[in-house]
Parts: sequence; structure tokens; C-alpha cells
Amino acid sequence: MTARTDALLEGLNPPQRQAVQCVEGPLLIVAGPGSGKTRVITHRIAYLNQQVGISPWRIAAVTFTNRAAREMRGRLAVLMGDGAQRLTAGTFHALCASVLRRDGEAIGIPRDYVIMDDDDQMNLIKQCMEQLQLDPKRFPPRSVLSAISRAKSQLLGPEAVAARADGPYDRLIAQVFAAYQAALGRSHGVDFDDLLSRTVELFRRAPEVLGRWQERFIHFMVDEFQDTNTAQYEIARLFAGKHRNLAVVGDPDQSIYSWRNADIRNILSFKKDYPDATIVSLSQNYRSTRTILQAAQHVIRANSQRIEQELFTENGDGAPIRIADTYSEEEEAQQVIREAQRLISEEGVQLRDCVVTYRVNAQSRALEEACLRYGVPYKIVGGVRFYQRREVKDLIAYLRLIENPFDEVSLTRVINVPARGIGKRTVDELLELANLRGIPPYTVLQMLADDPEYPTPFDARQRRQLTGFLSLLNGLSSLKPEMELPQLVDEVLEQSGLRSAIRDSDDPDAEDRLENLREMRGLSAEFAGAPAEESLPAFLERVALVSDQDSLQDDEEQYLTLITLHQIKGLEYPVVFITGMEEGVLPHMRSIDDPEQLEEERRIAYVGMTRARDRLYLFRSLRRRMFGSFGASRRSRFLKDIPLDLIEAGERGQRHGNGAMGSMERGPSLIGADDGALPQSPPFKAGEKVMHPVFGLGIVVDCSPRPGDYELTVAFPGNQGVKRILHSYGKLERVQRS
DNA sequence: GGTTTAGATGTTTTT
DNA sequence: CATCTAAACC
Repeated sequence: MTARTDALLEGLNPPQRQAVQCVEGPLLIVAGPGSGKTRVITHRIAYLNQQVGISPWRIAAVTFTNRAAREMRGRLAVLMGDGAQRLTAGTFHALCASVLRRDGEAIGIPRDYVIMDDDDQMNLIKQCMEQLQLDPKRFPPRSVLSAISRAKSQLLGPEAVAARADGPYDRLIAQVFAAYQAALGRSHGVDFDDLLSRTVELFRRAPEVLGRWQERFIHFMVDEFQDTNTAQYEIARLFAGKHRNLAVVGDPDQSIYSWRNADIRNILSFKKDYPDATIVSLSQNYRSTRTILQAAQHVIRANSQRIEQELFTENGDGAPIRIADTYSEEEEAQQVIREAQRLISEEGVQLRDCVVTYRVNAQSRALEEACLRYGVPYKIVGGVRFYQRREVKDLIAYLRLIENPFDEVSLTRVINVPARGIGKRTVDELLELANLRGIPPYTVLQMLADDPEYPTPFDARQRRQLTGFLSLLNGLSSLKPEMELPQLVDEVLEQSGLRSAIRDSDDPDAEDRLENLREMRGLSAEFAGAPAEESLPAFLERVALVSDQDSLQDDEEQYLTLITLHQIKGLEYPVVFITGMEEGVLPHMRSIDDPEQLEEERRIAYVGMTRARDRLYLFRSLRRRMFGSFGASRRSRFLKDIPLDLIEAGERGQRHGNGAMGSMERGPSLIGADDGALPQSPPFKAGEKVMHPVFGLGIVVDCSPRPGDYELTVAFPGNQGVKRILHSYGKLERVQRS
């Protein structure tokens, strides 16, 4: 064994070594959280390169997000230098996009195809349903879309859906499905599911293409295997069909994407399809304290559909888990921030070591406000994504039209943006005409312009506007070969009037929106150096597939990360705050009465808990602003599964408490807090002035007893109104009468 | 055809 | 409660 190899294997435990050194045949790695799975993958790639002499170019590593791929490349660069750049690393979607770009013509996918996002999908579905005269009230387009999407990820076409139809609803779905696929075809569009299913189709129908790709990748690896769907499983199987070196890594307990048709059974299928597979189980956790790991284990063990995997750690016990009840969402956010600040000032923690994670994006709002109030720098991961913003989508639509004028979705999106006198009626008539003649709307426009006698329902004014739009489009397209992408973007913004329309509008966000457009232009600058003709498709693909625009970089910057529990998968932080540990939030209301979905919610909680290295905080708010209703929420059932001895002493009593609430913070950091002792006599009288850390000065209106506590009704000035606050909450401070 | 307003409506997670 | 939609107005 060479010295380099020794270095590679050093510090790995026996199962990790086995996984790294297993260089032939199928391999299934069942890896618990924090078991060094990423390390095993990167070391395995380096090992294949250094020990077996396989070029990274002949290895594919499929990850779940582009961010994970980038991180993998970074780690590999440390292990093996620049060679790592040649590794094919990315998502299934990105890999398939490049396969289709290269070879898709074999099954009739045009070279200028554009990738449709979920918004585009929804628009097309609605349009199809309108044509089929289906009432969107009776058949919500969302559920129609999700049925179609499910069929696609199971590799079923419209015919297959029709054939298996069980009842009129299924037949209807099949009908919309067929119309939708036809519309996609007309638009030269490919949606996210198509990227996968059409790649399978390509491989099945064009054996010579399949053969080439099978030859190319000697090794094929899939991370987060528990979150693959049927189509992805099939793609992996096809890619690895020749060399049979398929390595998959997954943890059934961390499967949280079944709603995207991920299928945990793929792990079982793998064992069946590859009976000769080496199976390695990584069960030592290097990440978390023993306390955190045990708590997480207790939570996940309550799932019934599960293969028990005993995890262990040699790490120390660490700090107990802290569970905090707060009264409102604002209090919750405030306490998270204050505790983070306390850790920073007293425990030597850095801000970037902390993360706040939650079930739904909407929860980030209160946290964001608290950050602003306390001057804590923060970054929200995901949320309203950059590429989803209106002005950005408009610009992309123009660019897509330049690349592919047949794109109906983009055409209808921007034909009247900015307003240029082409109203809904005109657009409807245009679409109907196109439909009638069986030609794309763009071609109709073209004929309209070429032949003044072309019979249409349009009057002279409409005609003028339509042909005006057409010449704008054609003018921009003609610039494509002679310009670089950033210049082309400028031309689009100028000639279309997008920029001036925003500048001249009285929209208060106008400046933000212009900034977004500038950012897009900046992004396009990465693709400079070649005529737009060549760089535009790459740019559009990037924009469609890479969502983590604001990437989590390992820079020196100090900020607090706010992120959903779904997106935090695969990451780790010394300090983790999970907010919204309530029935209805986690587990989410929509999952609560379905046992299977409930198990997934539990896995989501498990994923969140196991992100923590040293400290784990679980927050719960009694009341939460959720679509109007303010009902008191109950503590998440998942909290009950954490053994008492792992929880900070102060919080234990509340576990099965009688509704009394206490404050998590009892230290000096809490303004006006006493030690939380329950009041024996009314603490305040009506008419007294009090100070609240958030709402400011207020007047007590009422003070009435509650079991073990007092509820205060306090009026605050301005539009803050009257609040009810529990006294044990300790936030109110008496103001001396002057 | 465009703009403003009131009203309804529908609420998870993302490549 | 915030965002989208439809209808009334310009």
C-alpha cells in the first residue's frame, strides 16, 4: 500500500474503510447521521483515483443538491488537487439535462429545449384544463399537477395512466396529462420530471447512446439514496448497467421527500436487484453529543415502519437539551436571538455556529424581524427564491424566447410585459388561433406579419401591437450571434422596456427590483467570453436547475442562518435551534391524520435534531399566527419522546405540566425576570403601568388568576393594541409611579 | 385595454 | 393575513 493510501485510510473506522476500499461491484452504505458519510464518499473517490487509477472523469457522483456537489468538489480538491474538477458531480436533474442536451435529439427533443419550472407547469396545466373545459373548482389544478408528476416519476405516460385508470377521475387525469405533454412538446419544453423520465426513455430507445454513457462512467455513486424516486433509481441502474459499480448511500430514517415521490423502498429494491451487493452500515456518530444522539434516537424509534439501526458515539454527554415554551411567535424569536447572543458573549460560541431551523418558510418572518430588531446579521436560505421574483422571471422569459420562440409559457408571460396594449382577450384569441391551426403562437405572429391579408379576428390596432412585439423579439434574437450574454441582457432590458417600466413605476420596491435585474446581469457575466448564441442555453439551464443562489459559503462572515428543516439536511452546526415544536407545525397539520405522513414528520424532526453538534434547543410557542386562527397549540408529540434525564432540569416539570408556562431564560440576560417562582398573590393591579421588552410601556387592564399563574391583560399604545400575557412569563416589569 | 379596488381564497416541504 | 382574482371603473 502506498503512503498516500495510508494517509487516506488513516482515521477511518473499520466499516468506513470497508466502504472506501470496496472498489468493485454494487455497494449499499446505510449511514446514520453524522457517521462521516460524506467523508467516506470523497475518500472513496480519491482512493479509486490513487489506488485503482481511475480518472475522476470516469466517475459520477450524484448528490441531492447542487450545494452538496459543490461541497464535495471542494473537499476532493483538498484530497486530490485539481483533478477533482473533472469529476461529474451534481444532481440527477443536472446530469440528465446534459445528457438530453447532447443526445436528446435521438428521441425528438429539440436542441433549443427549455426547462420549465413548477410555475410554468402550473400555467400549462391550467391552460390545458381550460381547453378541456374542466372546472378548476372541482378539479384543483394543484392536485391534477401532482397526480401527473407522480405518474411521471413512476415512469408512466398518459397512455399508461389511462390504461390503469380506476374511475373517471383517473381517466380525466390521463386526458389532462396527454394535453399537457402535447403543450410541452409544442413549446419545446421539458419539465423537471421530464428531465428524468425522458432520459430513461432515451436510454431505452437508443441503445447506442446508453452504451456510450455506460462506458463513460466506470463508477456511479448516489448520495441521499433514500430520497430517490423510481425514475432516478432506474437512471442509476441504467448508467451502471455495464460496469455494475453502483454505490448508494442512504439513511431510511432521513427520508423526508416522499411528497416528491421519493420512495424508501428503493433501498429494498437495491438489495433485490443487486443480491451480490456489499452492505456496509456506518453507525458510529462523530457529530453530536451523546445526549443529542440519544434524544434523537428516542424520537425516531417511535416510528413503526423502520429498520432499527443502533447508533452509538464516543463523544461526551455534553449539555442537556433545552426545551422552551414561549407565549407567542415573537417571544419565541426573541428568545432564540437572546440565547444565541448569550452563547456568544458567555460561552465563546460564534454567530455562524448557530442555526435556526423550522418546518415552514413562513416561520422565518418572526425570526427575521427579531434579527433586525436586535441587529443580528442573518441569512435566510431559500424562502422566496431569487429566480421566482417577478421581474427576474420576466427577464428569463425574454431570454427563453430568444433561445426558443416556441415557448408558449414565456410568450404569454411577457407578450404584454411591460404593458404594450395586448390584453387578455387578444392573447386568448392568439392562442385559440394557434390551437385551431395546430401551429405555435409564434408562427401565427410570423404569418400575421408576413401576410397582411392573413385572416384573423384582430383589428388593425391589435395587429400592429402584435407585429410590434414580434419584431422586438426577432430583433433581439438577431443580436444573439454577435453579442455576449451580458450585452444581450442589457439589450433585452432596454428594448423591451422592462427596465424603464420599473424605473418609472411608483412601486415602492422599484429599487429592489432594479437591483435584482442588475444581479441577473451580473450572473450572466459569468457566461461572457463567447457569443450569446452559445452561452445562452447554458445560462438558462443554470438558472432553471441551480436554486441555491445565495449559497452557504464557508466564509469568515458572521451571520445567523435561518433555514427550513428540509434544506438543512446534510448540514451540521454546533448550536441548533428548532422552532415551532407544536402540533400542527411539526408535525404539520396536513400530515397529522395520515400515519405514513406522520412518520415522515417524525423523520423531519429527527433530521433537525441530528444536525446539532453540541447544543440543541427546541422551542414551542403557545400561540402562533396562522391564517387568522389564533387557537392555543399543543406541544409537539415528538417532545414527549425525549427522556426527561436528557432535558435541562428547569424544563422538565413543564413536560406534563398543567398549562403553566415558564421562561427558558432565567439568567441575568432576561430583563426583569425573577426566578420564575409562581405568584401567590396578584402581581399587578389594574391601572398599573408596566414595561414590556417588546411592546414597551403599557397599562394593566386586568389581572386574573389562571391555574398556577396569572393572566394579565395589558393595553399597549399605538396599533399594538391589547395583549394577554402570562405573568410566569416574567417579561413584565413594574414601572415606578412618577 | 388598462387600472384600481374589493372580495374571496387558500394556505408544506423543493430539484 | 397576504396574495391572488374578478369585477367595476377609467
